[in-house]
This record gives sequence, C-alpha cells and structure tokens, in this order.
Amino acid sequence: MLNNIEIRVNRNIFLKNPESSDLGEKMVEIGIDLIDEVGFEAFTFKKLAEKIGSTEASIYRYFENKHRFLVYLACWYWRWLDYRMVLATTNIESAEERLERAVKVLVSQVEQDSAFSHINEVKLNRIIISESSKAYLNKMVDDENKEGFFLAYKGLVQQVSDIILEINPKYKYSHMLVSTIMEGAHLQRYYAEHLPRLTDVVAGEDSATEFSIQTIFKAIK
Amino acid sequence: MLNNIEIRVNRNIFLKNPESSDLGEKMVEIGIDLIDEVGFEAFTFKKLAEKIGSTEASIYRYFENKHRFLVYLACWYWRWLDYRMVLATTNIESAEERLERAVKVLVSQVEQDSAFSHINEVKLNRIIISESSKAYLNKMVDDENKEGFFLAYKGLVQQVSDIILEINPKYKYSHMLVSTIMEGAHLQRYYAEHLPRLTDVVAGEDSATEFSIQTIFKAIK
DNA sequence: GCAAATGTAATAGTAATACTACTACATTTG
DNA sequence: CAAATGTAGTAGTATTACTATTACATTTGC
Repeated sequence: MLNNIEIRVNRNIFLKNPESSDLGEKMVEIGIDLIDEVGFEAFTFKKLAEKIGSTEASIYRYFENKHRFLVYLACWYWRWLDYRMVLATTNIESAEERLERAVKVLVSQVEQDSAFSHINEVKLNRIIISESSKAYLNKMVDDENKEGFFLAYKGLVQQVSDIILEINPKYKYSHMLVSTIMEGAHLQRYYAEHLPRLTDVVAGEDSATEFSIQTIFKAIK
Repeated sequence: MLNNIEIRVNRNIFLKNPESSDLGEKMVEIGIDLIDEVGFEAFTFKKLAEKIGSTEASIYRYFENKHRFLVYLACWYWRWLDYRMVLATTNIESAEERLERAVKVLVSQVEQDSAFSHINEVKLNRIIISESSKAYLNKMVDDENKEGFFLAYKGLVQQVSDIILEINPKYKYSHMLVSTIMEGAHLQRYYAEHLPRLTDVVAGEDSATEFSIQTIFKAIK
C-alpha cells in the first residue's frame, strides 16, 4: 500500500536534498544511528563523515550545520506522523474514534515502517523523544520559524485540534491540549527510562498512551 | 518574613559553593544574565569570565563545566519553588484549595523575590522555560541522577502528587499528570512567544495557568 | 560532439570552544 | 611562624564547528 510516496521536507532546511543521492541518504541513515548512540551534543559531522567514509566538507554541502541536521530529522518525523495520521483517520465516521486514533499516532511507541528504507523509525523515534525539543528551544527559533521549518509540526497539532473542536466547539484550549499531550508523552517515555519517580508505570499497560487518551477525553468534556 | 533562609543545592553539583564567595555569587548572577541574553548554546565560561572581570580557570574551580552550571541553576529553581509551595499550602485545610495553590506555584509567571539578592528570578524563570530540559535530556542523565541532582525536581512533583492522591486515592497517573502539566506550562509560555500556532492565547487571561488547573481537576475526577 | 556551465566531494586549512597544567600569592591552622 | 590549604591568575592544548580552494565529474546548450 502507498509504495511510491516520499516524505517532503521543507526545501530550505537543507542545502542539497539528502534524498537526491546515495551519499545523502547514507548521511541521514548513519546520522540517525550516531545521534541515537552518542546523543546530539557529542554528535559531530566529523564522526559522521568517518562512519560513512566521506568527509566533513561533503556533509556541509548538504546541511548548513548540525542543528539543521536535527531540524531535518524532526521535520521528516512530523511529516511521517502526518501521513500516518491521515491513513489512520480517513473514512472513520465517529469523531471520537478519529480522535483516539489520531492521538495514538502522536503518542504511541513507534514500529519500523518498511516504506522508507533508509530511515530507521524506531531509532528516529528515540531521537525525537530526547532531542527534538532542541530543534526549537534555542535562539534561532524565530528566524527558522519565519522560514517555515515548523509548519509540519503545526499542521500535525492543527489536525488533531480540528477533531477536538468537532467534538466540542466550545473548548478553548485545543492547541494547548494537543501540544502538551504530544510533548508530554515523549517526556513520559524518557522519564520511564531515566527518571522513573517522575512518572507512573503500570504493569502490562502502555501508560503514556493510556494517560494521554484519558486526559484528552476528560479535558474536552 | 523568612529572611534568614538559604536555598540548599546538592553539594555535588558544584566543585566549590558559589554562595561561599563574592566571586561565586557574581558568577551565578551574571551567568543568569548571560544565558538569558545569548542562550545556553552560545554561553561560554570565557564570555562569563570577561563579564565578571575574572578568568575561565576561576569559574572552572566552581563548576566542572557549563552543563553543571545549568544543572545548578535548575536545582536552585526547583528548591526555590519547593520553598514557595510549602509557604503557599501550609495551614490550608481543603485539599482542593491546596492543589490549586500548589499548581499555581508550579506554572504561574514568576515575579521577583527580593529574599535572594543575587538571583534574578524573572530571568531565571525564562531560562528554566527555554533551557532547563537540557539539564536532563542528555547522555549524562543516568550518572547525574545517581548523584541525586534531580531530587529537588522529584520532590516537587511528589508534593503535588500527594495532594492529588489525597483528593482521589484511586487516580493512577498522579506523577505523570503533574510532570506533564509542569513542563507543559513551560512549553506553552515558550510557544506563546515563538510558535503561537501551537498554543491558545485568550485575551485578558493567563491561559497557561488556567489550562493547567482546569486540566488537572478534570483529569483526577 | 564538445566546450562552457554547473555539480560534487576532497584537501587543508582557520577561529572559536571546552577544558587543564602550572604558578604565585593569600589565608588558615597546629 | 612554618606547613598546609585555598584562591585565582597565566598560558597553554585538544577538540569542535565551519570554510576557502581545488580537482574532477556530469550536465547543458549550440
């Protein structure tokens, strides 16, 4: 199903589209491995170049700097969720059912999606959980926002927000609720792994997903 | 009131307590100004040394590295909130009233607290909003957690969690709810400033606080 | 079909950043 | 008052982030 699609990332995020060459795809594929392994702070283009058997300068021809590389990954991920969210909600009549399915796409643990061969979605999901907030929590945010780098994220939030307003047109905080729950679920998965006293793990249950859905439905009542 | 108190930060976060000398206090005071001004990525000990008329080496005698400096600020802030939360909730009979007051301490916009002369709480609050997650979203988190650097944060969450369980002992996600709302409120203030399409600003209302309280009370019903 | 234009990626750097070894002098303590 | 300890400076080094230049490959326009 849907074999010939490609995730479109805002053109201005990169200097040269990494999907346009083997070397570019390798940068993204191995870059995901490397950030997942050492973290974004310790990630450098030099280490990546070594791993892909190329040079720093070549990577700089694709990406302006390592921050843009992270923005690229985040944007790809948001677009990919958007595509999966459309698939999960089309042709579903009940708005409540659509909301539940949409939220599950946002917050559930990710499984490998074989449609995009050079991207390991499981590793990318781990990176999104621990690093994606660094894509906008910095002083470049206003410039990058003007260039439209976060449109994918906004679109995702808007999509769920629209379903909420369909269920309860008077609810005042639909965007807040969706963005809080989405980022909150990421955080909860991180806490469960590293700071368990900040979360609640319930045996045999995906607590983050359960909590997210429950909280959203109670909030919009 | 309470003039002789001091915020106690875990001793292992610093090499030498910055509260133990004028130079140390200056590092923290001017360090807050500098991070607020240029952001944590561009913040360096060299720039800070210049601003306080000292040297990099002297700062390294107080803090192992710039990351620890951030952890110090976050820990100080969490302890300060803890102290203010105790003040806000003691001698209040109704658990609901205590919960509302506690949450307000967690998520409300900060005003200057004259009790701690060398700390500008308004600037520190802005730093917490945009930088504090970087204190734990990195590969050192497990080691630093073992050293107890995040106990202040956990204590804060536990305090509110206890009130929630007093109101509804059967609620399963009290820690999740509190940590999600606390970090969520930070994020919403950041979005309001930089990515407004991800939030909902209601005229003449502190939406982040309003949303936080409403969502918590609905969730635990 | 071949020269001009453009694209690609390497070498070999530079500037800034994060961090440290060493030293001189001040203060404390037995 | 001498030994021990604390304080803060100078002067570095190693690493990181980023760039100028060049050699070679591919595309294009006539």
